Amino acid sequence: MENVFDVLKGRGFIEQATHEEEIRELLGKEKVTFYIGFDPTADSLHVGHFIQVMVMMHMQKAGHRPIALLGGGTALVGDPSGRTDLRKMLTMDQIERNLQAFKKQFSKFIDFSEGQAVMVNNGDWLTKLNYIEFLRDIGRHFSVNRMLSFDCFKSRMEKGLSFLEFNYMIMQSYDFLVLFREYECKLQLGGNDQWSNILGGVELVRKVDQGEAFGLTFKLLVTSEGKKMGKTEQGALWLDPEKTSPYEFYQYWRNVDDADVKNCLSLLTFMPMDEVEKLSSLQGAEINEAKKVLAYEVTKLIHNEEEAQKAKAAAEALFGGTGNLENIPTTYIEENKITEGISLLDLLVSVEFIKSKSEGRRLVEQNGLSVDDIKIKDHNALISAEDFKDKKILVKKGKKEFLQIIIQ
RNA sequence: GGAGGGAUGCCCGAGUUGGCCAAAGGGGGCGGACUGUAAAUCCGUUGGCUACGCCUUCACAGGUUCGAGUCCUGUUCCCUCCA
Repeated sequence: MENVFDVLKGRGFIEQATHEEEIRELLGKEKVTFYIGFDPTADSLHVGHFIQVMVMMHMQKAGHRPIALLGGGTALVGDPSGRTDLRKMLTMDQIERNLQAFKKQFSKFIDFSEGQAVMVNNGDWLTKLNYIEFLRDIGRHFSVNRMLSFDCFKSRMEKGLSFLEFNYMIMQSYDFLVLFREYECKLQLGGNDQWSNILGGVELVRKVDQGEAFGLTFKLLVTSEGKKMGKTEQGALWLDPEKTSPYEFYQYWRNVDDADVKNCLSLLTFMPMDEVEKLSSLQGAEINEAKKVLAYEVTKLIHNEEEAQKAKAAAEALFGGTGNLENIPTTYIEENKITEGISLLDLLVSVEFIKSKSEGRRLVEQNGLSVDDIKIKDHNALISAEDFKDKKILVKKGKKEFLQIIIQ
């Protein structure tokens, strides 16, 4: 069996390692317990987290034991890494709710049955710490001079960094020590923005317990231009279908840059690398085939086969002109709403297809709105029951956004 | 605690002799052209509405004024320096 380290490296996950050779060797010879931390700062995981989940899956497949560490404690403080401003403080309630949502989502991807994987919440130990004791036992191992030299704080030196956030790194480091002691966890993984935090933990375990601890970071999901990937106009690409529908999700990947196809295929699917190579080397319009595969596979992985199938069918119906229109984004309205006839823009605002009528007018002026493939020229256009053939209409905004409205 | 600086539209950032400011410029977003449901490029657009006019916006609350993002008072938050 191939060493997971090589698998991860081959797929382009790995960015930095504390001890590359030792880690590779370790992963090759024994069942290793490792952890990745996730702060519950939102009510769903997003694709950025999913990269880490992919790593956990690869690792678990290879026989290692993942610990999904939920940052119920660290979320109370807020990680300053890679941020230029203070995170807004979350309340205990929010964190608790988010925690539950995370738990549910993890269970879809990781097998948590006995011995296979563990899920813990660092709130369990962090919130019980005694300040003075903690400072004396743990704090003394950290050099402020050294901490200040870390990149993750650099961006904050101008804007200001509160002591609260400054402590984040120490807390995360302490997590590693706790897990090392409790679960013999030897390895911490994370996104590359976690490098300093991970390094802190590795060093702490080594100093305090003379333990063999290692750290490894992964590429963040960015476009070929270095922009953060998985961001839509509405915000992150969520794994929760209520927040990002499978169709939207599918479309996101269907539309990635040519240059990012390979990266996405290797990081977000389990497709064998030779196939990834083959698909992503397609040229010109051909590469659309690769994007279709990408979109389908990722959607299947995160949602399920049925949803992926539906999303694909919807996309084909809307863009290819064939296929059934059953699964495209749809809203239902009550018949009495339109029997009298209603302004089209009012209707679209009410179903939240457009944000305001001003936006609608602009759209009409710029030739960007159509109903059943007929461009709307007049922003005062009325619409009534007769326009709903078969009780439905298909509105299109711009080139890619569709909504089917059906009378109930 | 003392001294000073700041808070502007999604973000960054102009704007302080009060009217010409719904507020320059850039980024981002959106629409269009070109395409391959790509990228790059170009053009347009980017508070709301009962729309050649009206309403709500320049941290918050008051005030001066015919008129305030621009002046005054108080409040909150942030930054810098001193203690």
